[in-house]
Amino acid sequence: MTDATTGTAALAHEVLAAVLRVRAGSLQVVLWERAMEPHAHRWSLPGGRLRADEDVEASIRRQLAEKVDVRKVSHVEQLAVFSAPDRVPGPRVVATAFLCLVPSHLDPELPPDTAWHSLDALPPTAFDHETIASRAQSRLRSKLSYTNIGFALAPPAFTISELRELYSAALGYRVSATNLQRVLARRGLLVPTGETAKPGRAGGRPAAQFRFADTRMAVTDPFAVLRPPAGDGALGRTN
Amino acid sequence: MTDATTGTAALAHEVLAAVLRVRAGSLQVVLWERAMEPHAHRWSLPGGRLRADEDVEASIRRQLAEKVDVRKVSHVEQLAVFSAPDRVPGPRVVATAFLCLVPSHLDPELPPDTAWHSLDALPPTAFDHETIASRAQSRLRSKLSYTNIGFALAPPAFTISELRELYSAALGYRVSATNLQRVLARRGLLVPTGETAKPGRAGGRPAAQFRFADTRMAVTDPFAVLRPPAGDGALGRTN
DNA sequence: ACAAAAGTGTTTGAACTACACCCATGC
DNA sequence: GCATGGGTGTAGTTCAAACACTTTTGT
Repeated sequence: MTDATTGTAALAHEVLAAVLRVRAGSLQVVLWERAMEPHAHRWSLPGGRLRADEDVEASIRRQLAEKVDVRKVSHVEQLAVFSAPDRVPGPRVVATAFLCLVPSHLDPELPPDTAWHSLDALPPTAFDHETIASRAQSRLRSKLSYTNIGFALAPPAFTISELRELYSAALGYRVSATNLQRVLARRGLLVPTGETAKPGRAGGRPAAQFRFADTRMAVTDPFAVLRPPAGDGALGRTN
Repeated sequence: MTDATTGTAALAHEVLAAVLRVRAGSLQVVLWERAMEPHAHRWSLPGGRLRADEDVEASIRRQLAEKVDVRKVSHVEQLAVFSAPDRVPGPRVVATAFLCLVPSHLDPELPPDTAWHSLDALPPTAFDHETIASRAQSRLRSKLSYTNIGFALAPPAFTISELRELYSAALGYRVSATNLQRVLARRGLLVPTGETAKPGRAGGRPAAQFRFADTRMAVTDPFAVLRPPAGDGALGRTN
């Protein structure tokens, strides 16, 4: 298989998905337990071989369909390529990893060997899948701050308290409902539905419900610094 | 080659580099002119096949060595995978693209078929290489704002004016030297060398020289919003 | 009335932009 | 002197965190 004159090889390519959601106050990822060697009884990210007629994104969507209902996946984005020659035993396989998100109100049926696991307490994982899951977590955390990606974790309508729980779980620290409300409102991401949620058994003011204005990811805080000058300024004299 | 039962194939993998630098007020990329079909006389990004014993980053560094002196490349980072089945004619090739940067004071020798081209005025490009170059440009522009990646464009020592030219060219709009100075100083990225540059023929106060404190990329503006609460606050009550 | 939860008003502070002004050099 | 470019002082704005306080419900 290896061409001795160049050292190049026709190698296999797989796609892997870190499918994340928030449930019970923690960030979870879909893993399946390997029945066979290599790495039997260790847990893997869903995925599989890239086919000849599909690009990597089409592939990950097809592969996911075998584990979870793809219609329940609210966001898919490329993470990175993992290509260490020995990342899996046997013939070489290069992997393209994806970050996928499932809204918290959906609970897609999973095959019997497959389950959600908290990212804080992963079971023994196969190959480099723990690294990939951890990269997915980092990516999500970053994007919560400067994009509208919260829409992909949230149900179609939610109260600010519910949204706060989602953000807190995903970020790993307590988020203030007050400030979360204002940041998202200032950016025009929240639309009131007009409905209100019923108070719990202990009473309390009914919470207003909101939805996200957009359901496609967009950068909402594009320039932290070094913004373009106010008056356009393509060539404006400065300082 | 194709396995009829699964549709999977052992396919080729290439790595491609968008090597960028700033010169003469514009952002440039290294391209080589294809002599042979396919896409003869169109311009390509440097790169080549992934070998069996290297990961994609090792591969891009090796491939680059054939075009530019790798020691002159100050930063290398993965961009994305490009995998459309028809992205190149003939047998399928999946590509991992990289963003690479060369400091402005270096002028590596290039082979005769290879040259720097301004990203604002690219010649006819081969395959999907224009898309890749454009993604590299976007990535660089974003990272200039929230990381110290400027070090990879700048010479070892520079005046604020010189640095301003680099940032302006890379970002595509005029940056204020005053504010650039303060933003970078506030973040602790600039170290005065003690030296000063000589004024030009028209006079003017001699400019102080600086260097970047770090020569590895680091995120300097980690959270735009939704920072963790001040007193750690892993579980602090908020709101 | 009281507790609980939601939501608003307001203060404080940090970070960045803009612009005026001062400094050091060549001619 | 005065033009030229470098550098600092400082006001003004925006944005977000913190926290006090009001609102609306259940018991």
